[in-house]
Amino acid sequence: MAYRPEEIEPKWQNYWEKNHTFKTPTDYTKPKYYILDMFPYPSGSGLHVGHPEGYTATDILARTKRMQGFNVLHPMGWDAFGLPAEKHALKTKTHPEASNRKNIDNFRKQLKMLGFSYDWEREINTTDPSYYRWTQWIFLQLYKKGLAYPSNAPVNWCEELKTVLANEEVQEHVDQGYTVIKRPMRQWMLKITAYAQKLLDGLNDLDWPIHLKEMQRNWIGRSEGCTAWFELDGLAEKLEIYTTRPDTMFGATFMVIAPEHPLVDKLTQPANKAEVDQYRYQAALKSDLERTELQKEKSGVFTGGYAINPLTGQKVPVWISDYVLISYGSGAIMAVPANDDRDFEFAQKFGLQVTEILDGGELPKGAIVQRIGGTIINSANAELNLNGLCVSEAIENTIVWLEKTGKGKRTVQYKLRDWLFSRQRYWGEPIPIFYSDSGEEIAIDEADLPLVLPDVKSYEPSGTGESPLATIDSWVNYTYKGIKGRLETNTMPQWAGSCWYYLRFISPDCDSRFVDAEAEKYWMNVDLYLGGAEHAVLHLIYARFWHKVLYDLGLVSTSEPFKKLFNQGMILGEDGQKMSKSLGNVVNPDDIVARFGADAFRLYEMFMGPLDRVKNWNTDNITGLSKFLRRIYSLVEDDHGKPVEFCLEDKPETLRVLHRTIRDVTIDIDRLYFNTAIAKMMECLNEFKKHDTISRSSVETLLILLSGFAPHICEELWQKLGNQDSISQCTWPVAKDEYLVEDTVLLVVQINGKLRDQLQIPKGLGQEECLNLAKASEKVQKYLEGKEPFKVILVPDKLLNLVIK
RNA sequence: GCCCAGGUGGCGAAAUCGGUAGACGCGUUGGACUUAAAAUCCAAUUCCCGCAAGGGAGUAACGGUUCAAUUCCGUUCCUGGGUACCA
Repeated sequence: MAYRPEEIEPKWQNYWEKNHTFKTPTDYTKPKYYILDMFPYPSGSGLHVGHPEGYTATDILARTKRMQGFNVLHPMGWDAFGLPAEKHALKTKTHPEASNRKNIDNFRKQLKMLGFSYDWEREINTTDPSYYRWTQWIFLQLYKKGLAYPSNAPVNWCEELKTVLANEEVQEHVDQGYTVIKRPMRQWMLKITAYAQKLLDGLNDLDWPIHLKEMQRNWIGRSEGCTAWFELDGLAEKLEIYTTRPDTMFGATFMVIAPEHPLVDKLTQPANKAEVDQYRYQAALKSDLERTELQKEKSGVFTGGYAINPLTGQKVPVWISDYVLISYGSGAIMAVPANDDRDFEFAQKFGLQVTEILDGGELPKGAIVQRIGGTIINSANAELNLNGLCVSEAIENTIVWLEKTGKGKRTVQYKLRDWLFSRQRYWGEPIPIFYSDSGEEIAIDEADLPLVLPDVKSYEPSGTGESPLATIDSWVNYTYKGIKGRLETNTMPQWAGSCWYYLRFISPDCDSRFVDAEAEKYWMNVDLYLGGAEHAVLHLIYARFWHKVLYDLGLVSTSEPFKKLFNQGMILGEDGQKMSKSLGNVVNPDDIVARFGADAFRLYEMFMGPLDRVKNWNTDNITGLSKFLRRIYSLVEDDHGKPVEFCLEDKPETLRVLHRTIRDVTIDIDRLYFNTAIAKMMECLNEFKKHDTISRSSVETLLILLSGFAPHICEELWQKLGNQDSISQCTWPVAKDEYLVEDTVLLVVQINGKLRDQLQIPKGLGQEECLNLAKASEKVQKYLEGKEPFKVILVPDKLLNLVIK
């Protein structure tokens, strides 16, 4: 019988399921290896070929690590709350849970079809009340620690979706064509800013791609500088500003505050009121996008008010402009037009004073908007003289003076903002908060969780900016512990469930705690976390935040959740474009598996190129991997189904190749270089095929190496060879040194760096001997032209370079 | 703009403590098997000159260091990703 993937693949998938082959044993004596895929959102369109790329990589590693004696945790689950299911529910009037179940069944079926060795008994679903009970529980821990709080600050409101969005989500939605505006609403916030420094510091010890750490650092955006308080002409209040460049304060010739700044009304003089109001009104209408990206020209109006520059004593005008953001620092700046590009533009446009304070500094360009280098000029008063100092000295002296005089203090700022944690949606975890009729905010007791999401007739947003839950009187109007009141109608964002799912996998059935403490100590942290780079600043920073809170509460044993992180590169369509329905270039794994089998599909995805690189799909290239598998099959059984005869002993060269393959494949799998691992197994097979017969043990060894990549065919052949147990129970082979050492080596002979001859020579020869052998070569003689080399370079056992004039 | 990653045959790619560039695979060409096709097997396949032996060029471009550069340094160009008034 020829190789028939369509028969053997379902056969072995059933075998693994029936025998619980990949159930994770509860054995805390073995070394552990926790290998995690980013769990998917089960969309209606099912898997595309990008999903299995990462899943295949982790599966190879999981299967290999098991054979190497590790206790492997390799689970899968569903991040199933979220907008698409709700939108679908709106359109079809079906409960999101129903479409969800259907999608999950489809995903699970597809994943099983690909033969992944997940421990399916640990499958979790974030929408399951027994799961989100603990999501709510963790929320309450944050709440009790003061890390979850309601706020009325302006939020990002998406009109089409009728919900608010986190800062981190805005760009993505704007890119998709949604309109996002600022609107004040009562919202739940999580105080991630309290963890800004810890999140920044924690990055140092993580084995993550550098660019990804860099993205998180930029997102957190730490800057060092100082806060200063400017007195206001005729007002008791002071204007607080933040600057990283106090050295330039002598050049602060005007102030700019955000249109939303609380002091605008007090500063505005009657004569300026109309203009200010008009400007503020227009600024409120602008989306964030319009206020930032579309800025070509500065805009602003004068309030009529003045501040006093603490260093010069000068009265400087206070303007409002939307280039100053209310959400960063104190929403107010001192403008130093001589040093700051943005301030300079503003001063030019409105004819404001510019005082030079920096001599010889580099002019601002591009993203660098401020001048650096040079020495300070025109900056002295009776108490402080910065003239002649360099920037860093002047910064230091100014801060010291500000602190001494009580006019300012050293400050660290972060770009990171608190996390907007509520959504006006139905399909999310209810926030477990109750409001009594007397206006008291009461957290639901932990013992009363989960606060279950009710069934609802309509999934339409309420229209009042509240979630559909607000329309269900029987649910909202609630009596809790004898107190009448209302439940919170907002739900959590989709990110909530994925903030801690890696912990739930450790003990998915534990109902006394979110994770079993002993098991957590054993399994954490995640040894390898693999997924797409699109989660660099959202999921990965949220999850780290929750984990650090849990750690500080003594609830988990590690300060970081994911020790090593790896991003697989995207798989593009055959046309080099991102796969999308509209482009018609989507490749469906079901079709590929039907044509070539899951093993060939898995091999192809790994053979395409390095795991982290962006790659183009090319269906034609799969034939090479199909052929490889057929050749592997023919090591055990010929085309007519006749068992192959084995020899007792292999040729020495065959054994050398085999053991080199064992060594290299082991290293490559560990480095996640799956493409070269496959190439080396192909070379090994090519060597086997040179001979009429090969030994059974060599074939078995190659099958074990391959079994992580192409598990079905390897199981089948393993069985055909008469083995009883699953090949996954085997012990990983070890390369024997005796087959790795060579007694002769190929010496490359170069003349003036050009390859002229290659000599097979005994290993370990010195320069003298090599030179004599080289000189004996006709080819070398021809190029030496009788000359004596004036320089000889020998790389032992490798290369000899003769330099002649 | 800025930051990060990358640029190697017709194609996917391999080789980077500097040491034979193109492993492995696809495709193509020729051959074997076959009534024929598929499948399979064998051989060739970076480009240029040459019947061949052989020679020359070649890792985005230019320059530098070195006995030797895909690898190190500098400048430029291109592609992908991130980011964008954060004071």
